[in-house]
Amino acid sequence: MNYLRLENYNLEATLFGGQDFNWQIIDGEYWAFLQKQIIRIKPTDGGIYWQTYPDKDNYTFIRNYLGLRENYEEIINYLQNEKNTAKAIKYFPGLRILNQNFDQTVLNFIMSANKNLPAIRNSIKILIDEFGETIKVEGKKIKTYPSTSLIAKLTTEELAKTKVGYRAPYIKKTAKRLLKDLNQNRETLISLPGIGPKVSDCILTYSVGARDITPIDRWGFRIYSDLYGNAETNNYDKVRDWFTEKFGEYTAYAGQFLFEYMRNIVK
DNA sequence: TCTCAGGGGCGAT
DNA sequence: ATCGCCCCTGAG
Repeated sequence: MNYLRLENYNLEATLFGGQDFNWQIIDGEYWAFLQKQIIRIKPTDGGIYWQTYPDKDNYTFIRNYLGLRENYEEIINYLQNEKNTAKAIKYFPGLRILNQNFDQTVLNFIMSANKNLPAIRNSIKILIDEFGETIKVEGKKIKTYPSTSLIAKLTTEELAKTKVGYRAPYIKKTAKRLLKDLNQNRETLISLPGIGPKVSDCILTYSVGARDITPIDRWGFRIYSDLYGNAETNNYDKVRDWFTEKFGEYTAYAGQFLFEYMRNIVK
């Protein structure tokens, strides 16, 4: 495995916090089951040992995936100037934003709608175990996340095995749409079955690289009203715009820190 | 066993 | 713009 030094990188909060649901802990190592690809990470002092499969040693990929191309120090310096984000940074130092594969992010977040994190992870694990495509890793057979074309061919009954319930037809229909070349913008995303404003913002943030927005989930609404004293509202765009107005090009990171802070500390 | 809510979207109104 | 409902699970 390759060694990569990581400074100020909170691996646990980043990989298991609700950005990417594909990570599993196996014998103390972290494994991500992606489309046509596996990431294997062994955390160690000051960094990680890592490997990618089946195309090995793909440093360009993992560096981009882990979000290491961003100027993290500048982001943190900015967020230290605001009371609540500064507090959140103390609880979750080194929290990052991942850059994930587009198709898989789209499909995962359709599954995530109105489910809690353990339930989402479970559905995705079943999807991989049931329908994943086998590759060889270190002499052993391992399943990857099913390809978009494979998911598009599944029946809704098969998809229902993953406990996605009423989302099954959305997943199938959107997988079919993904087989054509789509614009990766908000309007296009929201036009896809199973994708509304919130899921769209997840995709834009965790896959397309948007940094001037943050997905507003139930915790986001609480941050808006309880943490910042705004009047309660159910208007998604109103809260979304408020975040962007307040944090500008640092909104995605502000939202990520505040989400973890609200969900785990304030509650 | 029961209730409530979950990193929401859809369709009717 | 609002609102009830949707399948299922995890948490209390």
